[in-house]
Amino acid sequence: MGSEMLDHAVQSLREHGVRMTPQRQAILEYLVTEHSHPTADDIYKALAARFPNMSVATVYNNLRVFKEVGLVQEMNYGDASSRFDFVTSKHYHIICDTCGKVVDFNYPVLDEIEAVASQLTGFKVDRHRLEVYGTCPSCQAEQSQTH
Amino acid sequence: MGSEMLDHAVQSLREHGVRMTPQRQAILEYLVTEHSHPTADDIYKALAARFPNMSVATVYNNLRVFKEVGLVQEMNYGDASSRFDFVTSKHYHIICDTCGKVVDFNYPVLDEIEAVASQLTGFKVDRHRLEVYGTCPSCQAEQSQTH
DNA sequence: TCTTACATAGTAATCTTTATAATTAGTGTA
DNA sequence: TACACTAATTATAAAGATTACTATGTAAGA
Repeated sequence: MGSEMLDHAVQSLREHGVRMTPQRQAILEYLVTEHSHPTADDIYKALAARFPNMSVATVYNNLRVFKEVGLVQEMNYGDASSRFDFVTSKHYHIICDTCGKVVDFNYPVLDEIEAVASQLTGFKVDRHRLEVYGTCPSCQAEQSQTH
Repeated sequence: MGSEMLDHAVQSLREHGVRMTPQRQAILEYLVTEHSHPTADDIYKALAARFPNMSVATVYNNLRVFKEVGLVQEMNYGDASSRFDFVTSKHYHIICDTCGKVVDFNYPVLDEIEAVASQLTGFKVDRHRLEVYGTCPSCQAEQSQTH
C-alpha cells in the first residue's frame, strides 16, 4: 500500500538525478507512512534512534529536495515551524488552533478564484493556498469538560 | 479619511483597556495610512527618525496587542518575516513570488467551504485563510524584457 | 498631584533555518 | 570489482526573526 507510493517517489527522485541514501530513504518513508504533517524537528527526532549521527541540516536538505521534485508540500503557520506534507492528491487542510493538528479534507479545486484574482490585479497566477482554522473534535471535548 | 479609521481604532483600544503612547499611536498611524503590508522591521525603520530610541520589541509588542484586539491581521509566508495588515474590510490577498508584493482583491467570502470542512472533519470552524500566488505586472514586465 | 499598573528600551536568549567546509559514500564506467 | 566523479552528510557556525526579561519611564484615573 504505502510501499507503492514510496516506490513511485524513489523512482521520481532517480529520474531527477537524486541519489538514494539511507537517511534520505528513511525521511521519505517517514513522510509516506506517517499521515501526520511533521515539522523538520519531528522527523529529526523520530529518526534519531536509527541515525544517531544524522544532522538537522540533512533533514532540511532532503525536505528541500523533495519539495523541488514536487513530492512534498511545505506549509507555514504563523510563528511555528514549517510543516511538511507528502503530496498524494489535491486536498485542503483544516488546522486546530488549540493543538495544532492538521487534517486533510477534499473540496473541488477553486479554479475560479484564481481567474478572478488575475483579472482584478493583473497578476499572472500560479497557485493558491486555502486553509480552514478551528477546533478539532478532541479539543472541543476537552474544552466542554473543563467548563 | 484615514483619521476616521484611526479614531475608531484608538477607541477600540481604549475599550480594551489599552493605554495610548506616542509609539503606539505612530505604529497605528503607519498601519492605517500606509496601504502596504509591512513587516515589523519595515515599521521599525519607518519610525526610526521620529523615535530614535524605539525598541524593536515595542513594535512586536504593539503588533501583538493590535492583533489581540482584532485591528490587525498577521500573515506569514514561508521563510520570510510576518507581514501585518490593518483590517478594514474582508478581502483576500494575492502575493508576488518574485518581489513579495501583496495586493488586496475582493471576492465573495467562501462561507460554504467552512461548512463543508466542518461537516467532513468534525472541527468547529472559526475562520479560513485564502491566498493566491503568482507574478505581479511589474515583475512580469521585467522578466519579459530580460528574455 | 499621586499612585499604580502598564509600556518601553535595551539586551540577552531562543528558535528555526541556512551556509560553509571537510569528510563520506552513491553510482556509472572501465 | 575497483575507480573516479560528484553529490550527500556531518558538524558547526551564522543569520534572521521573534520572544523573554528587567529596570526605567509614563499614561490615566483617584
